[in-house]
Amino acid sequence: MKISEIASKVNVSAKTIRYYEEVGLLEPPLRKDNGYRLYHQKNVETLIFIRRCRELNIAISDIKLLIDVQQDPKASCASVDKIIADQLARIQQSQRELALLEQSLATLAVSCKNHHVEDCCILHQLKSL
Amino acid sequence: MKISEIASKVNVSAKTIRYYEEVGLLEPPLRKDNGYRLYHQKNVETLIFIRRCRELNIAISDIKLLIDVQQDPKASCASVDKIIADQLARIQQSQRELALLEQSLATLAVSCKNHHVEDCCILHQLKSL
DNA sequence: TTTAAAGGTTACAGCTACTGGAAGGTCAAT
DNA sequence: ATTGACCTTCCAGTAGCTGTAACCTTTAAA
Repeated sequence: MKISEIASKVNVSAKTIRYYEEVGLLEPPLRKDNGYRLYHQKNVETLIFIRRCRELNIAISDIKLLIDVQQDPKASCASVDKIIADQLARIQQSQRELALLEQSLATLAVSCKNHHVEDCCILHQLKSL
Repeated sequence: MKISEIASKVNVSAKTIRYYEEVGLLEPPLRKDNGYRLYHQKNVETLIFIRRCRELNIAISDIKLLIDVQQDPKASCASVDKIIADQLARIQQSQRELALLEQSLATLAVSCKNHHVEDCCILHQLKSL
């Protein structure tokens, strides 16, 4: 199938698919005589795998590792466990940071009932906090 | 004062200060005969303001607006209110997204008790979910 | 048969907010 | 005179795409 066909199948833009190939996430596919990329069912599965990982915000470099480790079915899956655990930890860290941010912004946001820059409580706080 | 002096005063790298100047967030300062940037107390205050905004994750384009609006003390501070409210909304949206992400990752992370790639529950779920 | 639309190709630039590094000028102390 | 710390500019890199340009191929309509 051609690139736009697989693109609509896995719900990713053709541009993105070419990008995944460029960064080594996707094997360079065969080409037709005219130079067009030619994809197969296996590529669909890989792309769906990649998209699921990306939806979990897993970095492309980690997705590469997840794909590589699958080359050897007998290999330990410890690295897989670690990638997911680390990703979870990162997300939780981001959550903590966002919670702090939200607190600060929420406090700031309710503080201004004035209408002019010169006595705007928000600006005042941003300057003197 | 020279760039590294103001940099350590406001706890920002000299590199970042030059960057803020380049993107129009900071007025180009006077130069000494040797070409060195020469900063004043006013610049310290502006930089602290900028850093506080950045700590709230406010985009540089929005910080520009916040700085510009302060040119006219009689101007309405509605745009200030809006920038902060929008920022708060963005943060809250990110929080909702991260909460979903965390759920998915947490489920995934506890699911694997096996040790080989061929029957790794995590990989299995990532492929078939 | 010409032509126009739709899709393919590559290559380069842009997004955000910095950061790193190279190459070279300046300054203060030894 | 030289060393080391600091300053300057400019270019490239980060993550994960996305937009655009210039060009080629295929397919369908006029």
